Amino acid sequence: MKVLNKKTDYAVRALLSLASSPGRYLSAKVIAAEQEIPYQFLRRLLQELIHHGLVVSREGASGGFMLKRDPDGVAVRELIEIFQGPVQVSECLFRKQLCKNRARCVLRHQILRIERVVQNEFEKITIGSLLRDLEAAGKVPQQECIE
Amino acid sequence: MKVLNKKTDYAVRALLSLASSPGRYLSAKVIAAEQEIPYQFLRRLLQELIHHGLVVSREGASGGFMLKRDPDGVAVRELIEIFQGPVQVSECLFRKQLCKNRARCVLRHQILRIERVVQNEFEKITIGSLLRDLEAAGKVPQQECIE
DNA sequence: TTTAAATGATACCAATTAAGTATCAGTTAG
DNA sequence: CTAACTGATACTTAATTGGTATCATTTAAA
Ligand code: FES
Ligand code: FES
Repeated sequence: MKVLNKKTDYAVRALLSLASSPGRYLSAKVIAAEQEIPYQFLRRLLQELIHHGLVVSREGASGGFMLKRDPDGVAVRELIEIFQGPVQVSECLFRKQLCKNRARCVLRHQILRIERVVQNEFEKITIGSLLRDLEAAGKVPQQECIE
Repeated sequence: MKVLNKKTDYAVRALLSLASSPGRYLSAKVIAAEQEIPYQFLRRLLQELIHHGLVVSREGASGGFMLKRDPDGVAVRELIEIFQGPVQVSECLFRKQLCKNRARCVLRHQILRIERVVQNEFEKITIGSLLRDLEAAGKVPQQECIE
């Protein structure tokens, strides 16, 4: 069970780049290099972020992208919703109807609880909080992999 | 973000069928009808459950499948692991190496925590517990959809 | 005013995974 | 003997994921 896909992963990292250069426009090229994200893939992704009101852009030479909102207001949960759809357990064919299939329904009941737990956890992680973690970690150069 | 895929979903329901007929062999045909699961798909799935020691079978006429273990000992988490692989966040290219990409690593750190939370929740839900929920719910016939 | 460096918007492609189907061989109760 | 099963495996189809390419438009700066 994979939780985050590449798009969400890349989006988090791109937003971390933007958040660490507040008030400046970073080009897709620069972000791609900084975070090792495939250029064209990143550009599409940034467009989606614009459409969802998370970043703004400036066209033309020396243009680029800038974080629109407060980094602490951008939760990973929102990014998951944008790039992977709403956190749901398994689509239920009987929504809004009578339960033909009570067994599945019972499972759903349990699982809606877990959905809320997961959403809650991802709500707590924001670009702002990650950036702070990053800065704290930065004090120890060349750190080992945590796992 | 979809948590459970069809296979896991079907497996849970098939096991609920088996658990509610303890000591008897149910044929794939019967289970498929009872739970509205595609017959051949179900059969493959049952084989996997046999290989993982959750179910035993009897061949030949009036053969079928029977739950091998205590329903309370079969957690949904185990089913997720069987049919969707271990709960993981996003495969990390830098495992067991030095962190070239500290940003992603910081996210991983947070997310490994969430993994544990999720696993814990799914560990608590077992075929046995679901069956009891089901029986409790059964007292109210034709109940409405919970969501 | 020309040009190079950007974004905006799409269309396309390849690989992988998920979901479902089909077939044939072997087993067993009746 | 035979009908009803499981065991094993191969196949097909659809959807998703990850990535690439292209062309038009905008803009700062030489
Ligand atoms: S059957 Fe799906 S929620 Fe009731
Ligand atoms: S970069 Fe993945 S754990 Fe360190």
